[in-house]
Amino acid sequence: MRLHAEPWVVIGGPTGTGKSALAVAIAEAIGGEVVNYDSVQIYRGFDIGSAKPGIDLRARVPHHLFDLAEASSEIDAAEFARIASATCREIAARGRRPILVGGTGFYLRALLRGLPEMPGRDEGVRKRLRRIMESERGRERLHRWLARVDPLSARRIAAADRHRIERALEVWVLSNRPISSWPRPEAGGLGVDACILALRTERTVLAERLDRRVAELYANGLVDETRALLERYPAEARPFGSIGYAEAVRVVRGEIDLEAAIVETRRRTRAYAKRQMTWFRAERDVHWIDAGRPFERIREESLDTIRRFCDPPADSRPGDAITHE
RNA sequence: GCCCAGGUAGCUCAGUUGGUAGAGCAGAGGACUGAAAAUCCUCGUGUCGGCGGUUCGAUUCCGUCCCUGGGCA
Repeated sequence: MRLHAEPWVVIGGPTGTGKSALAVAIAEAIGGEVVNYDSVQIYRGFDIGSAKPGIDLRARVPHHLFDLAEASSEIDAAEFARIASATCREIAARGRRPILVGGTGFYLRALLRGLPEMPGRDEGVRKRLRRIMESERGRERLHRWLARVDPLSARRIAAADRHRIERALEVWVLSNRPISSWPRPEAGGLGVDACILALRTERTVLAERLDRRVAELYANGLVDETRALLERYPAEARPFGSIGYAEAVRVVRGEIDLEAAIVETRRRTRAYAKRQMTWFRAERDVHWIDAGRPFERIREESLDTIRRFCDPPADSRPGDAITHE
C-alpha cells in the first residue's frame, strides 16, 4: 500500500511571494486543480484588494473556492473546512490533485486536522457577550468570568484578547463545558497526506515587494472597488475589516487621504506577512522554498520536493512502521 | 539681521520643580480550539544638537554657537 500515493499539495508562506502563479504551474505539471484557502479571497467581488489570481492564471487550470460567498454571509473556519474538504475530495475522486493555495494558516489547519467537536458560532450568544465586552471594564469582567469557569483557558488567553475571551465564553454558555476540555483533534481532519511547500524570501526583499504591491492595489482601483462593494454589502461585513479594504473604506468616507491609506495598508501588510511567517515556521513538516529566485528554479525545486515526498527513499521513510505491521 | 517655536530611540513626540529618560509607530521573536488579512503577548542605553558655566551632580538652570521651521525686516 503506497502511503503517499496521491498526496495533496499545499502552498503556503507570506503574502507577496508568488504563490498563485506557482500553484498554477504545479497544477499543470501534475494534473492538479487549485483550491483557495485565503479568508478574504473566498468573497465575491473583493478582487483587487485581496490580490486574487487574475483571469490569465485562472484560465489555465480550474480554480476553486474563490468567489465562494457573499460578503454578508460570514464564512468561518469550520464552514470553510467543511466546504474545502468536500471540494478537495471531489477533485481527488476525479483523479486530479488538489493544490491548496492561500495564506490563512488557521483555515488550513482546520481543513487538514479538523476542529474540536464543540459548539460553533452562535450570533445570539455573541451579541450578549459583545454587549458586556463593550461596556465599562467589560473585557476584564469577562476575563474574570472565564477565570471562574475555565481557569486553564483564562491562563492561556491574555486578558486583552477580546476575541478569544468571547469565543471561550461562547463555548461555555452553549455547552456548559470549558473550551479547554474539548480535545484538539490530532489525527482527525482529512486523514490525507499533504506535501506542504512554503515560499519565503529575504525580509528586505519581501518588504520592498509588498510596498510596491500595495501602491499597485490602489493604482489599480482599490478605492473604486471598495466604493462599489459598499453599495452592495453592509460596512460591517467581515472582509471590509481586512487589510486594504479597511483603509479604502476610510478613504471613501473622506476620513483619510490616499497617501495615509497607502502608508497604513503597507504597515498592516508587513505585519501580516510576519505573522504568516511565524505561523508556517511553527507548522510541522514544511518544505521551505526560496522564492527570491527565477520562477523556473522555484518551479523545479517545488516539483522535485513533491516527487520526493511521493516517493521517499525507503530507509528514510517516516511511515515505515505501517508497512511492517 | 531681529523675534518666536523647536532640536530627546530608525520616525512622531512626551518628560525630568536638577539625581543620565518613556510612549506610539517602525523593527525582532512568539501565541493562535468556528472573527484569523482577525485578536493578542514579549523585547527600549539613546554623546536628551555642540561647547562652556553654575552645581556634589546638568538632558533639565545660565551663556554661547550650530541646525530646522514660522514671523518681522
